[in-house]
Amino acid sequence: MPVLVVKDGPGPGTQVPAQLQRIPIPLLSPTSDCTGKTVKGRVVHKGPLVSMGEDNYVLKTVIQEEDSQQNMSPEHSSINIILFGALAKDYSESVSQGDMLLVTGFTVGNSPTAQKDKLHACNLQLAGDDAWMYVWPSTVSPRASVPRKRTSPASTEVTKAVKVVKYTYVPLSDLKPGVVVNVYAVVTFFKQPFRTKGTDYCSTLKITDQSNKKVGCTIFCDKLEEHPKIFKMGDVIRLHRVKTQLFNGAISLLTSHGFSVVTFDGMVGSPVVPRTSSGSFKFGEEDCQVVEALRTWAANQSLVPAEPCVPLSAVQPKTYFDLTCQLLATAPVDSSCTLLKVWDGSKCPHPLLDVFVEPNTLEGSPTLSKDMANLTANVLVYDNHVEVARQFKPGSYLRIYNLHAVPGASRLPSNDSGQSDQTGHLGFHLHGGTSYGRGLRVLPEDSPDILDLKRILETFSESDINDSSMFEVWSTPPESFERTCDHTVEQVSLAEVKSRGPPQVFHVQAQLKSYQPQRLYQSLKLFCHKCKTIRDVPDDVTVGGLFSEAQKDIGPCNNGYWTLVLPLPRELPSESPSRTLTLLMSSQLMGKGKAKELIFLKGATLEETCRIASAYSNIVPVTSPQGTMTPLDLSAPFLFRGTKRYYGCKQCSQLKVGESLGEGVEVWDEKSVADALGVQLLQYGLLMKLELQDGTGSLEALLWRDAESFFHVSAEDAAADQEAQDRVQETMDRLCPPGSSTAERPWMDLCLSAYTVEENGQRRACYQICHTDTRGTNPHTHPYAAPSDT
DNA sequence: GATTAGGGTTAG
Repeated sequence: MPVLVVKDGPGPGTQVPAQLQRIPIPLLSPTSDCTGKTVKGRVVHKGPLVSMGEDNYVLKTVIQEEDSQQNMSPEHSSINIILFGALAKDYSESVSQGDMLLVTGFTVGNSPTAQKDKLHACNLQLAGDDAWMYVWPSTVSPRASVPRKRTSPASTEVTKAVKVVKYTYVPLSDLKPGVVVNVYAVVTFFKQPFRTKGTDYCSTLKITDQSNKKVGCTIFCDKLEEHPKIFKMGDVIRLHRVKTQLFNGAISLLTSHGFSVVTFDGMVGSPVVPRTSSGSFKFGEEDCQVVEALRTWAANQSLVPAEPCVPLSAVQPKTYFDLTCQLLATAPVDSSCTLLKVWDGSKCPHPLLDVFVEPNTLEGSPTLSKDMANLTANVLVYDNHVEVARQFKPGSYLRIYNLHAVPGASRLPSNDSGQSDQTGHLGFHLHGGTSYGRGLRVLPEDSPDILDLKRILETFSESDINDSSMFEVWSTPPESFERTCDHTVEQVSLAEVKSRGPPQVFHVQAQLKSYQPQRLYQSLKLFCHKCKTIRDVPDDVTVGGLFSEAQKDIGPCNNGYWTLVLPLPRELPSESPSRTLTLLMSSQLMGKGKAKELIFLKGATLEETCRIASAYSNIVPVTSPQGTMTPLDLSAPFLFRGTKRYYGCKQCSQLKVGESLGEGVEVWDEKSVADALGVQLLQYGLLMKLELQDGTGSLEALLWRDAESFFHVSAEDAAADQEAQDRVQETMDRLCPPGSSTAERPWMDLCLSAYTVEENGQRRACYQICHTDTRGTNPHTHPYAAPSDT
């Protein structure tokens, strides 16, 4: 008998073993050693006895320490106690609110309700033969205890008016065929609702409970919102009015008349929030206890197989996994396929397949920037899942179940001509069917997993630097910058650099403390040598829009060029009827047999332009607003060469496309094409701000003019090629490993050019890293001692 | 008012 009622005596002493040592409640923590310890307090709340099957009970109670010496607020001296098994039943029968209680043989856990009830962050759990409790009955009529539900109206009315429907829940092991029951269980397998051949949607589940019996469950319901909202294995489910049935020799559960369902997150400690669409379901304190008991039980059962949820950064090719992500954009592909562009804020180590779609068929805005950072996953959703996926709105949060990571599948069904080579790039397929729970659903924004995801995604907008202001502040350094340092200059500390001031070139040894932008694709810039302005590389949506705009010009083009007009077959019924694609070639080049070296293209989409550019050396997209051929708005690339795109300066270009083209040009490359068209070519560059440190201080330095040699990457390659971008990332990861401490970062030999910038009449010193090669970063100990980590 | 499905990879 684990509950000992101490009939007389004012406090513990005679019957409580003397060797037991009491712990004040405020001092309890999950790491407390509870062996031989006791906790004492007055019962301020006693919950109902909840039956979980034969001899299986749970009861929650709260005790408050009255003589707490810790002088703490009352919430820290009140603690939840969860009683299990026979102890719960004994307690229910022999203890009342107001009694004094002393417990021993407990374990301390985190209280899942601490947020809600504002009580102690821990709870005490009592179960099994080791748990004992001593009770001193209250002298002030404890049996006429305070009504449990404080919000109840006058008690006489309650007993008359309210028919309390008491639900009893049957353990799964006790199910008999042919009856209607209520059950509480943990979900071990589930399929999102799918259309049946009949009139309903069907959810297929497998559930289990403390009886360890696994039971299949089939839910038919014509309304999707009335299906169980199950997000992951381990979720807790409450089913009311389900029918038992014998199928293949085993009991299974089936919806019956008046069926209802509520689900809960299965994680121990997460808030017990019922997920339901029903406005009138019953849910009380007892349900909380049952949910918490199931969670605690399931946590020790390894019911859920290896974590199926995998971030993009951990995806292995050829595997199936569940993805939790945000939807960026959708695009219908054909009647049995829809494209979802998604991200989860993590970078996939494998190059991701880029699926090109017409910007005008795309809903939402995937930026090329994100694609460039290898953050955007393209998910092709097939067959039965299309109906669900087409209702998703960009911005919503999704979980995609049993997604297939497929390397090298680089073509859309309708897209059979040569795209840029993406062999080995990872594409994601949600195949048709529902095997292995294949499917997808929107997750509510307040679910725990989505809150985590949001925190990750938010870091992507927080620290975006304003590039133009950064560059204006730093400006282009004056001639002092041209002085070189071959590391023969005397090495100085950062403090000395600051005190000596510009103009000067310094040789320093330093570590990287931080850098901006964190998203390296944002460091990619376009620079005009003539007007010295710098601009961002536009994303595909912007560029695609300019192409769509130019397509509206369907007028003729009379300029003496050799012209080939190709009518395009209609791929979609909605497409405007007579779209044509016009190839124009210089008659002059024709005469020299070099016509194919420079092709002007009118009426093409961005995607078509890219495809054609992969087959011809120089493609110039054009339009002819007044019948005269001219390049597109210079926000768009004026030239496509293979996978590379070249831009012109809007300010400094003076466009000319005459009949005589490129007199004397031998080789057509971006420079000669720009010259021939009167375009002032923009140069790709990498712009970053590095915060350096040594033992003497820290200093911000710009990396711009010599960024390419710093990274051993051409910015132009980085704009077109994921591998080149990866090399930049690898360098930064080497200099500043994610999560690393100062001591772990290598020392760099750097040259700093110090110069003066005037800003609002104020002169200030600025620094730029020059002539520095990061391949030889120096791991040795530095003469200026280890800098502090602050 | 009965029926649907009854877990166990597409093959794009």
